[in-house]
Amino acid sequence: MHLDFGVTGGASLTPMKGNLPPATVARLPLYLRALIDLAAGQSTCSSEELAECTGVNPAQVRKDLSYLEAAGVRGVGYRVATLRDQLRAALGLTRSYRVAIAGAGNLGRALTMYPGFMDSGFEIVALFDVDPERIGDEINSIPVSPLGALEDVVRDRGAAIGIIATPAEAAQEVADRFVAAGVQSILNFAPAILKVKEGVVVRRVDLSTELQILAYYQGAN
Amino acid sequence: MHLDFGVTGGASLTPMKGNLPPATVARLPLYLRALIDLAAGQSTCSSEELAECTGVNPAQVRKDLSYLEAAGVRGVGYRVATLRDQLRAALGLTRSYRVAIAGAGNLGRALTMYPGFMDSGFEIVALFDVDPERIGDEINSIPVSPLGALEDVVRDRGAAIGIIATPAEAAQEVADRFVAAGVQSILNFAPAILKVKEGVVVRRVDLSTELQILAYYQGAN
DNA sequence: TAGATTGTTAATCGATTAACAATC
DNA sequence: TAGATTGTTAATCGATTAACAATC
Repeated sequence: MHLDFGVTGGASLTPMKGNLPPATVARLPLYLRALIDLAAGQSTCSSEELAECTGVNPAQVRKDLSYLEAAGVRGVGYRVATLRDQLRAALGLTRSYRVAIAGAGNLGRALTMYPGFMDSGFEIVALFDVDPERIGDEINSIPVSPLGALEDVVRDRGAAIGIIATPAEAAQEVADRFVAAGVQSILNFAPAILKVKEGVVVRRVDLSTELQILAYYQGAN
Repeated sequence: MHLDFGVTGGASLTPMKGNLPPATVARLPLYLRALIDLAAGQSTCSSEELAECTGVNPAQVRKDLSYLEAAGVRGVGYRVATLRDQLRAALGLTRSYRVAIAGAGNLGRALTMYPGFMDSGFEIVALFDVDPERIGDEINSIPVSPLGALEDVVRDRGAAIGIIATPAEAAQEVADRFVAAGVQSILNFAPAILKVKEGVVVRRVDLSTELQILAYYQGAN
């Protein structure tokens, strides 16, 4: 929404194929998932089919995919395996990412055990909490470390992504410390707007906000 | 992204002040939260301040708020309490909503206990799972009901909103049954695209996708 | 009155999509 | 060749934002 999209100053290392429009980036994971589902059944698929299973307009699908190295064959469609690999490459999913989670409450623990993360190459390597009762617990064989040790542990385990699942009050401090420890991207579940230095990308997932938006469309009746 | 924004056919009951642009609707909860935080400290606040604490451009703030009944006073700003109430009214948060959750795994349980929901007037009234081991458990004093009883329980407890926290395979069936039971809005955490009849609003929260988007901006390096 | 800040206009920018030529 | 489907253009639509008159 109000992200600084990385690009710090002039000539920065931009992702593979030059910069993709943000709206396109947000759809690539949808296509990727659809292709993984399709992979077993067919070797080729059309923009029409991809549109069908992602809920995106077919012209949109073609436009999005045209930003990648030409992946389609006119009259035939896209090769499922090839396109899948190109999408992975474009998203930077050819390597794995180590992830640290701050907050070992219900949400933090659920995220630690979330199977979808591992499936797409994200490995949870650290979990933090302030509560002495929780420190030392093992969630999914990740021990809960004290928040005081955040910088050391994050650096030690080489986490590149931080997830904030703390109360709102703690979110900014945790973010600052994640960044100080070298984290480059943050996924923030706390209902707070974070200020971070340029070059650090923040995405916010606000669960209450999602329900409030649904409430609006329910029509206040 | 690809939502049917409700409006079924011609003359439907639209929310209060005519239809707001979707992008505006998505920001109203941000302003609301900022105002609630501000409420203790000051009785009035400027678009500049609201911009500051939501990360939105000040002109955007004014434009968004101008869709509401005129809330601001030139030269002074917005009355915090008044604007807060107007935002609540616009979002349909003057009443509470009953919510059913399908899937009592880690995520479903975390959502059931998520404090932010109750705070904004959403009450979890039912929780479902297929696993006989889980059925009968109480999470936050909500008993886990068998998925087979979904329609009956949803109707019985008057849930208007359904949350899907099941595996992707089960998501469409659960959605169909939620809708059959009268649910009008669905928040879908399963990595699946749901097909629902017009008039039912679906929002998707895809946790893996969020990380994949971060991976992209990390620059694949 | 002077200062502040809204509400609104108009320009700009980015995203979406229909249509179709290119081409397998 | 005929049929299919991409890649791309151009039109449209919606969202953002600077600027400023209105006005408290």
